[in-house]
Amino acid sequence: MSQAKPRKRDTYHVGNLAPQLLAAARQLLVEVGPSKLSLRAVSERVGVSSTAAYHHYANRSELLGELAAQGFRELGAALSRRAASASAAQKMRDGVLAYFAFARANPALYQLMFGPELTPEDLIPALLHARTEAFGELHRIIAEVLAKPVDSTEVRSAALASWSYTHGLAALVIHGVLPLPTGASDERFVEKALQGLSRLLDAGLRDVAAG
Amino acid sequence: MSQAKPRKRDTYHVGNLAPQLLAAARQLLVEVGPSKLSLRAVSERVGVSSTAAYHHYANRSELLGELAAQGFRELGAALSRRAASASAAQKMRDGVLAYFAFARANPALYQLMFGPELTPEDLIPALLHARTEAFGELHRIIAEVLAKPVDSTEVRSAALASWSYTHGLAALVIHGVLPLPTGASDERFVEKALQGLSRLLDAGLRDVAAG
DNA sequence: AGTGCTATCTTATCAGTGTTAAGATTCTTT
DNA sequence: AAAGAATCTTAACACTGATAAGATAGCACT
Repeated sequence: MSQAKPRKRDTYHVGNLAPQLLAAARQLLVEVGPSKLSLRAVSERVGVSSTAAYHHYANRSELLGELAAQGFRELGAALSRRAASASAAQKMRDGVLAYFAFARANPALYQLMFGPELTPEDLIPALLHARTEAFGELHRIIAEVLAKPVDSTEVRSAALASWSYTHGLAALVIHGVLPLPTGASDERFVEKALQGLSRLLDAGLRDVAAG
Repeated sequence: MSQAKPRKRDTYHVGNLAPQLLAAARQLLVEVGPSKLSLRAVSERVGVSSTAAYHHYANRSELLGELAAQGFRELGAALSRRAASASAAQKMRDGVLAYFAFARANPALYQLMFGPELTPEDLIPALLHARTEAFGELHRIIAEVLAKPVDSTEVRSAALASWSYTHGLAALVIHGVLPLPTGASDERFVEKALQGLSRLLDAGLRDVAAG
């Protein structure tokens, strides 16, 4: 037998580049943010020439799209990892907290997933699929909470509303608009935000919704 | 007296460049999006050399920041332009609709205001001031709705919650995640979303908030 | 074994970007 | 009219995404 693996002709190619590029891109994403992520920096980190990536991804957008898809898969997984909580309130609380925790733990990735860096034309099928899956997971949670079929209009509109609320909360915190009080835990923050929402409903928002 | 205005030495400077650059930037913003807005394109549109802008704005970020500040001023103005509605529900409805309408009418600007293109270091004082003002307007609305002092903790947490919800709704629609049903008006859409929220609260979210 | 094909990776190379430096022009003040 | 400051220009640099053409490696087939 020859050498186990005739690695590294000194300078030249590596092997399974695609995943390595993705991993490096993910690192750089958290380091420099979604808008300043360059293919060249990714390639250099892997130790490969500037244009090698183009044999695995059509362009920069496609790499970013794959990264975002990965994010949606992880978000979906985080949402599905829910305990069989007893009360509807508990289920709801767990879901919102899981979503919020993901966004807080991966702010740059979250911004990529929902930000303007990826234009509608850049949305590759893998991304759309993963996003639909994650949203489906959210539907399932709401269906449990409401104790209604997942495809009912009630569940759909409730899922839309809760997604909007949670996304808004996460996005504003990540962007730095809402300063997370130092020392306060995420749980406490989310609960306070939910209280505010409840208070609002008591004050007459319900009439709007009913009308 | 000489000529009224010795304009345009054929090729050379113009006069009050700063506002013209801002206006051109705003046009280009809606044409190419926040991430692909280039200073060179802005300069070319005004008919001035590529580097002229640097005598009025420190860098690209500062121009974008000024643009975002302009956006926050307009948003604040839109929110303040509210009728003396009778019921709390009506006030709330008007506020949410005004916010949503602004975001829908200026999607690219809205993405710039809340997106990752402007990093926290780029936030010039004018932007922060305008943003605080806009948020203050929102506080005033909520204070009316709740009939409580603007600086009460109730108003603060309710404002946070309602801003999160409305921002989330607008952001998801602009990003294309939530497909606005064709033919449906924005009013109808917002009302449906509010219904979903109400339904959710009925199902036990209130317990979470109360806990 | 060798031969050729294909995928992969490389080195030019181009157009476009933000930004700085240095020179040209106009405005303003005296 | 002259001096100085403000404004605008051209020139240049480093960096970016992207394409084209050549080099290398792995693989299939004889």
